[in-house]
Amino acid sequence: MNLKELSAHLGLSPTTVSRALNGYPEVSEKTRQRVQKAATEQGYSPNARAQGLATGRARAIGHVLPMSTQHEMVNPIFGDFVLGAGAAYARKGYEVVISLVDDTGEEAAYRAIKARGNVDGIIVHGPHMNDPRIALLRELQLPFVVHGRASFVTEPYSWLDTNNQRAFRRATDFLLDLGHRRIGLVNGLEFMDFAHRRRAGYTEALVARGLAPDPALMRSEEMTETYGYASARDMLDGPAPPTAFLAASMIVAIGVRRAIQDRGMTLGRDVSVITHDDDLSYLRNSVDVPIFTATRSSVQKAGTRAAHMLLSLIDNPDQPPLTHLLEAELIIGSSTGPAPS
Amino acid sequence: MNLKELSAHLGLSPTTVSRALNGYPEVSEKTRQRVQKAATEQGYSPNARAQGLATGRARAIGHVLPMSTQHEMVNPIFGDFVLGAGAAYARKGYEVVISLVDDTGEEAAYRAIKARGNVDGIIVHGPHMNDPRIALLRELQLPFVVHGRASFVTEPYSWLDTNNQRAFRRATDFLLDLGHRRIGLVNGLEFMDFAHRRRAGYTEALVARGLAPDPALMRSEEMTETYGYASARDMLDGPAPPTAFLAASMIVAIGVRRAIQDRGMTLGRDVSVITHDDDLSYLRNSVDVPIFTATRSSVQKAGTRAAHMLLSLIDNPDQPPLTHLLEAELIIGSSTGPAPS
DNA sequence: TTGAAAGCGGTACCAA
DNA sequence: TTGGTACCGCTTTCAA
Repeated sequence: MNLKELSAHLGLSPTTVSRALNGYPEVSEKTRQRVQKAATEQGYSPNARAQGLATGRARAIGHVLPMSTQHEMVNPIFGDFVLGAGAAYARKGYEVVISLVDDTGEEAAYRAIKARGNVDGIIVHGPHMNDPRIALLRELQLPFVVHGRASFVTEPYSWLDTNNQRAFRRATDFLLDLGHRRIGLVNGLEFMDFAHRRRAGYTEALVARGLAPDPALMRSEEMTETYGYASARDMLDGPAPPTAFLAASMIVAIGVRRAIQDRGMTLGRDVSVITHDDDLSYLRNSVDVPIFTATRSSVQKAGTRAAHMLLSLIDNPDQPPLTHLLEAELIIGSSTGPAPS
Repeated sequence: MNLKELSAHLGLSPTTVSRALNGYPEVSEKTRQRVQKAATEQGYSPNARAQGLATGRARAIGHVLPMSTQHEMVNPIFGDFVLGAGAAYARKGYEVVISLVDDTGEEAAYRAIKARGNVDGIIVHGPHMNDPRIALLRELQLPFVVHGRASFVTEPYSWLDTNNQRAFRRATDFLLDLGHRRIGLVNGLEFMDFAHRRRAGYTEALVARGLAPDPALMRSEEMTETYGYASARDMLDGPAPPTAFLAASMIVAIGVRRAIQDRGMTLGRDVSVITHDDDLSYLRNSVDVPIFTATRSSVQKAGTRAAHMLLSLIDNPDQPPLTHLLEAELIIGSSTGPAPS
């Protein structure tokens, strides 16, 4: 059932039916009632493509997820974020379109998204430091919100991010207060902005106490258990082993912990560990998760918030960029104790 | 830059340019070269809506996720599944459209998805027992694959599911072999098909040994830690407490474990626990995760597989329904021991 | 081998 | 208050 058929069925013109359905004031109340009744009876829904073509609005939001050509797995946090956002869009009659874009030829991909015209705005995930996508999107005039931030991008843009720097600053301070002086940082890939900021927080805390960051105690790789294990083992085998570790995620922390246990050392006594995780914080009673920013459901909520920001930007394109910083929550667990003397 | 502009730029008709770009044979090779060169130079991408309107194909796949009006959180497993599927679609030039549909007025929602016409097929998540959506989708003639199955639906349809019944049958058998005779089942909501099948596996194992399932030892609720805790505590306080538990998820198991510990009992000696989890199996060395079906990355892979099934169905609508059953992997951890005598 | 024109299903301007 | 018509950007039939 399309508009033409529905209008024929009613003995009205498509114009009138369209107006009745879309709430235009110049339709008589009686006609509107009749049209609406017939529409529900006949199960009429407008064709979204045709509507989009005619109006220039897609009533859909794109979520662009980076897909590395090197590793198969997409960061699972995006899933929750998108779900949360999707719930918000759904309430406003928008849909979500997910584009997985691999890291080669990104620019073309974004231009294509614009040209394809099936989204009214996008949310950009996984920003790198100094991410060129921001300038590009601005140039393309496509409303966007960044999930995360891009250090060294000076022009203003809309973003929503957790305060990774402050979280790692606080975690480092906590260990320093416990007397630790050699703290290993088992970080994520530092071209990713969040990892860069985490390192900045770590460094900042050290420097504030007059300690020089030791390159031998800093690692940066993709966050896997293997990587956590290997990094911790290497550092513990080194000439001046750390007495504590900061891990980039729970998975990394599990590797770190295994390395510690393999050395016959006791967690929280010989070596302390603090980790961060968005997804798994509800496990903090089972595994050691002393610091975390968010539960999975609060990642969903962050997605919801980002969605509202973007919808607002779309409705009112002239407003200044919106930003939102989420503070991390700090919880200390049993795997963290004073530095051994 | 649209087709008309591009063709004007080239001094050709839109028709010819369209043909050149879409690989029609009747275009001279010279012209095709020229057109393609200009298209990339000018950064031309066809407008997806217009293309869709003209061709009747959307080049997009819908994922329909149930959104309960009661609880905010969308099942996080869907996120991973959709990401995995999205990667597969991306390689074939398809996009993902996510529709979060709440459980009221589902039928209208599905009819609207069809009428809106912006997807060529859908993947249905979270099927209930005897789910009416399957008959509806068949009637709507919209190609679909179910992530999960719907018990008691007799007509054939395409699905991909993990073998929940067999997993719980094996877990129950394992406990029975260890001498346990009173096994508590802390199940998910049993109108959900996967939970229904899990209970069937549990019951099947008991009956095969001539044991009658005891209603006092079976619970069915939404899977939360609180629920796991309360159920286990109640059962342990009952007249004939269980010596082992089967938990529906890691989160539930954590609650169960807490209840056991609160009673001053020792896990794996006084009371055993086996749980199932798709998401968190990599934590099996840290928490007790004796049985699991899949890691998060293998959930993504399941999504990829479902995506291929659906694309195949779309390309070849006359083929019979496709089905795929994933076997669960069974791993036994330290929280599971022989029944106390 | 190329182009003109109709149509996909809507919206919106202009006229009645 | 209603209807005729052009148009959104592309594909496809038919004619040249």
